[in-house]
Order: sequence, then C-alpha cells, then structure tokens
Amino acid sequence: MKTIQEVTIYDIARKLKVSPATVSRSLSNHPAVSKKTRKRIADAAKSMGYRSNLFASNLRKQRTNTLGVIVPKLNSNFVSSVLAGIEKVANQSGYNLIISQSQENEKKEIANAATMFNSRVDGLIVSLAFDTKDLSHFDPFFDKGIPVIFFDRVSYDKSSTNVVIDNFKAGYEATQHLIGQGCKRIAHITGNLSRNVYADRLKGYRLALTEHDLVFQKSQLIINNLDEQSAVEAANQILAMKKRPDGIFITNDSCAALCMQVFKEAGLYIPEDMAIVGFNNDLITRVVEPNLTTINYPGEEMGEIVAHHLVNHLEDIAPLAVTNTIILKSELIIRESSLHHKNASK
Amino acid sequence: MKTIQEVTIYDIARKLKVSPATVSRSLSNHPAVSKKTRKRIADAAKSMGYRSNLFASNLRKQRTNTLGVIVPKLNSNFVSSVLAGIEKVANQSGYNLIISQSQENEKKEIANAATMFNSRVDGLIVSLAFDTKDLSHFDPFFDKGIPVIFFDRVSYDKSSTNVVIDNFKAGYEATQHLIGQGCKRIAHITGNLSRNVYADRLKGYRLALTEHDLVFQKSQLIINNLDEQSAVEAANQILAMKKRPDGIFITNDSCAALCMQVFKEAGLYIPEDMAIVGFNNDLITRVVEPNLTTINYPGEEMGEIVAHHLVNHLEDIAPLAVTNTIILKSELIIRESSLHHKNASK
DNA sequence: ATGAAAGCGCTAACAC
DNA sequence: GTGTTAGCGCTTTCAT
Repeated sequence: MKTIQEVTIYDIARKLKVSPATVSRSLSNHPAVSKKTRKRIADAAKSMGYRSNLFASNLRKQRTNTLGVIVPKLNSNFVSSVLAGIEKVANQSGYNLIISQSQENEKKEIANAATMFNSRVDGLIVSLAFDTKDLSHFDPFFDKGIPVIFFDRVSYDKSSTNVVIDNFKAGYEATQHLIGQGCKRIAHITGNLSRNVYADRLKGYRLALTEHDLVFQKSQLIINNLDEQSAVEAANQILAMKKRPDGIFITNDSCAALCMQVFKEAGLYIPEDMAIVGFNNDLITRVVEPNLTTINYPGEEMGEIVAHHLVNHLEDIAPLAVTNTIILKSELIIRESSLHHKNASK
Repeated sequence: MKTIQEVTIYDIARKLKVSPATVSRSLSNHPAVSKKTRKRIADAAKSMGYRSNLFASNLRKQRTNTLGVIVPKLNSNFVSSVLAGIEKVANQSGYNLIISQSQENEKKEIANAATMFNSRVDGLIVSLAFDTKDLSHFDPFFDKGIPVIFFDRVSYDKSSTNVVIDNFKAGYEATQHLIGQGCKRIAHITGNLSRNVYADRLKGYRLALTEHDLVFQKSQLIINNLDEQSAVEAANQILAMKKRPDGIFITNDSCAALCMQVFKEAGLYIPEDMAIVGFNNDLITRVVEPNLTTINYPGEEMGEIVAHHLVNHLEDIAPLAVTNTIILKSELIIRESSLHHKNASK
C-alpha cells in the first residue's frame, strides 16, 4: 500500500502560524476559536487535503465511536432488515459500524467477540448463534463496562439488555389460530431449542395445544436449522407420517414457503389438507400461493430501537438498566394458507 | 462510559522486568524472542487481562486492517449475500469490516465515503446508489492510492477495478429466451438507467428484439425503483396497455414475483398469457407459482471474489491493475414461468 | 535476544 | 482566544 504523506494539524498550524491546539479546537468546533481563525483553518484544511486521524483521536480520547454488531448470518431477510435499522441510527448519531457474522457457530462467535473487544467498540450488539451455550466470551465487555445489547436471539441468564418480541405469545397465537381453524394434529418446525426464540415459540405452541385439549406429540416436532435443504427434508418427513398433521406452525417464512411447495407437489391442498403458519412476514409470504399466514416481526424497527438504546446509553442520555428487556409488538397476520380448514369446528 | 484502567504492554513489561519492546515483539510473534520469554509474556498478558490497543497500533503502523463497504441498501437479498461473502474472506484474512448504506441516495453515499476516508480504511468496496452521477467523492481514495473496488453497480468511466456479471449478455439471453418461446410483445421492467446493470440489461434486451425483427417500443419499457409498491404499479400499468405484452423481462426477482401476483389476480395465466423472466435467482423464484425463470447471479461468490481481490492487493500478493474488470459467470435458469408459450413459433 | 528512545497525530489541562 | 505541554499505547530503528 502506498504511503503518501498525510497532512496533520501541525502542518496546518505551521502554515497559518497558529498552534496545533487551535487547529484541533477549530476542527472540532470548539466555541473558543474566533470566527476568523476558524475560517482560515477550515480553508487551509480543505486546500491542503487534510483529513483527521481517527486513530490518534481515538487513542487520545479513549473512545472509538464505533459499534460492533455480531449476527448469526448476514444473508437473511430478518437480519438484513435489522442491520438496515441499526445502520440508520448509528449513522445519524455519528457511529461507525463493525459487522461480523458467526455463521451460526459458537467458535466463530467467540473469535468475533474477541476482535470486537480488541477493536474497542464503544458498545456491542449481538444476536446469538444457534449453538452458543456459554456467554463467557462477552465477559470482557461486562468487566470493562462496555454495554452489550442482545436482540432476537438472546439469553436470559445474563444480566444484560435484551430487545425481543414476545415469542411465547407469538407461538401461542399462531397455534391457537390453527386450532381455531379446526386443526387437530398440529406439527411444529423450528430451530435449535437452546435459543430463546425457538424455545419460547415451542412453549407457546405447547400451551395452546394443552389449553385446547390437544396432546403434544414429540413426533410432530421437527427441529432443524431452517435452511433450504432442511425445509424440504422436514416437509417430506411430515408427508411420511402415519398420522399426517393437518396444520403446521413453522418458525420461518422461507422454510414455510418451501414446505408448502413440497406439499403441493405431493398433491395436498393448502389450507384444506394442511394449514400453515409461518414466521416473520417476509415478502415471500405475500407471493406464495396461497398467501402465508405469519407473525409480523418488525426487523428494521428492532434494529432502530436496539441502536437508539445503545447510543442513548453511550451518550449518557439514558442509563442501560442492569436487566432491561424491551419487548416489541408482533402480531399474527392471517392469510389464506391457514383459513377455513375443512374440519373447522366453528 | 466507564473508563477502567487498561493494561498496556508497559504494565506487562514492568511486571516481568523486560522492556516494552520485547513485549510488543512477543505479542506480535516476532521471531527474535526466546520461547521462554514469549511464554512468560503470553501468560502475564492473559492473567492481567491485557488487550492490544488497535488505535495505538494503527497510529503507529499507519494502517488499519479495516475494509470499508458502501452498499445501496442493506436489506436486499443480493446485497446481503454479497456481504456474507465479503465478511467471510475479510474475517479469514484478519480484516475488519465497516459497512454503511447509501439508501440509494448520492448525498448519503458522499457522506459515507467521507466517513470511510476519515476512518482510514485500507481499501473500499462500493456498489453505487441509483442516482449517483459523479464519482468525485472517491477521488480522495484514488489520490491517496487507497484501492477502491466496485461491484455490481459500477461505473465504467473511472479507471478502477470492477467486479460484475455480463449484464448485457444476461439481458440478451433473457429476452432471446422469451422470443424463442413465441413472445411477440416483450416488455421490460428495470431500474435507473444511469446504473450500468440496468443500462446493460436494456441494451441486451434491445439487441435481442432487433435481431429477431421485433421493434423496441418505448411504451413497453418501465423504469422504477423495483420496490414492492413500484412492482404493483408497474404490473397494473402493463395490464392497462392497449396492446398488452405477452412476455416481460423484469430485472429483479421480487419485483417479478409481485407482478406475477397481480397478473394472476387479474385472471391471466402464466406463462400462457404472459411469460415472465426475473433476475437474481433468489429463493422466491423457486417458491412462486409457476416457478420463475431467472438469471442466476452468484452474490456470495461475488462478495468473496471482491474481497479476495482487494485483500490480495493490500497484502501485495497481486497488483490491482489500473482498469481491471472481472466478469463472473451468470446464466439463464429456465423454469415454468416462461415456458411453452401459446404462440410458440417452433 | 533484548533494551532505549523517538514519534505516529491528536486532545485537554493549564497557563496567559 | 490562543499557546504550551504532556501524554494516549504502540512499533521500530539502532544499539548492545
């Protein structure tokens, strides 16, 4: 990499016969610099091609104006919406964003956390990988008083701030809706249960079953990693069941849409033979046929809230309470994929 | 923000009665440190909770190990796939990623570029906003010899490295395919034509028409920003045409899927009444009915290539030729949405 | 194999 | 309103 001489505040100071301190003050809009000097300095800076050196500044100020973000994967609709929200707020507030993905792998998450720590991010935003058991890789942040906010995939056993939706309620409502449409055997396809989002949705699903005198069957619970291949496998698994379900609650829209494909190819009618509820309200829900009933999960809004919360804390506008859970509204959006089930009891 | 005393190499040096220089060398695996000292230092560093100060290091080394990325929007399937690819490579190679989105707005892109410049990224990766006309906001990078690589939305009038697919060829093939299926009036829905991707696809579309003795009709060209609302509007616009097209080439899968919805609701049969070809090969193409013919556009691979290229250059493994365009393979994937058109001529 | 010392560019406390 | 000064923590000659 070419190293071309950088212009520093010393160069400007020398040229203008003022002190570096004045230049520094002027450039950071300190009030105690006269209009005239300020103008001269601004002009000189521009004409000389000056750019501030964030490292020197950070080194001096012990602060980076950088937020770290660790997500399970970048290429997901939900995640990219959240990131869009975070970026918007961070950018408005003058923070840079360092982003990395754990690829659903605890080891990589640990490495990412270490990098973020060494990069001295002012705050960290995290959504956990599928298989993260232990959160001790975030201890360095807690120990140093660097705020960490979790969103979506959170952990309840850490005294940190969480931004989530009520997954239990969402799972309950999704299932209850299927029951209301007359479903008697409701399957559930979901992700790794060590993650709150999936565990809570499952709990909601189970409660709804129980409350309506339906028995939870382990055989009707499919746990996979919700990717394209697993979706097709899960759908085939369901087709192969002796007592085929008449409804499924799938905690991911893409997965649900893919399952629907498989079912339709197998000759089933949706929702008559199989009612389906997805999760997230991605675009895909409005495009598959029949349109997919789902839970609306406001990703971009979640990102904005997470970032606002963190920034406010960093700017000392608001404290980050020790255990502070923010729950966003989510709601069931009913579409054709689950309506008017043939066995509708009412 | 709490400021808790950080451990420095001086602390370690003092404790171990060695010099800071030795500690520094040891920590960065310089060969000229004895095994024994190395071990002592590593242990002390760990036990004292040392973390390296990247700012001091960067300040000293005049290098950041950070790559900047500016994309038009974060919440897009294609973009997030590319980012996933970039992140993978960057992370492997020990680079951090600073990411920002221009929100399809030149002004924001300019601001983002300035931030990246001040953050002293070692290299910059850019996909241009819809409306960026002038590229002078990247001049500071060129002037300082900081490598900038463009991908997807590139500009040909800058002597910089571009990573793209052959959009002209893709547009040609998509259109030719529709013609081969018997379409006589082929419309085209696309994005802002000041962007190469859309301009080139249009050129391909026009050439294919001309070569097959079909006349390009301005009225059959719809330019919008490809979002959900515009998609529906465009579809309605097409339905309202006096001479309704019998085929459409749409440069975006989501947009194509949404149009298909509108057409189907209006009672048209796809592909019999209207053959459709999309672009990107998103998941959605395999889920809509009928499945969507599209151009496969390998986003993650593109991200990996872009990042590799940049990193190799930074590591002096490979030069970044002055004008260097890398063209990735893309291909037409034929599915039901465009097949066996009723007017098929052969 | 290790140490001494200079300096990367900036900011802030203190002086005037 | 402006200047002086002392580091922030690290790397890297140049010695030894």
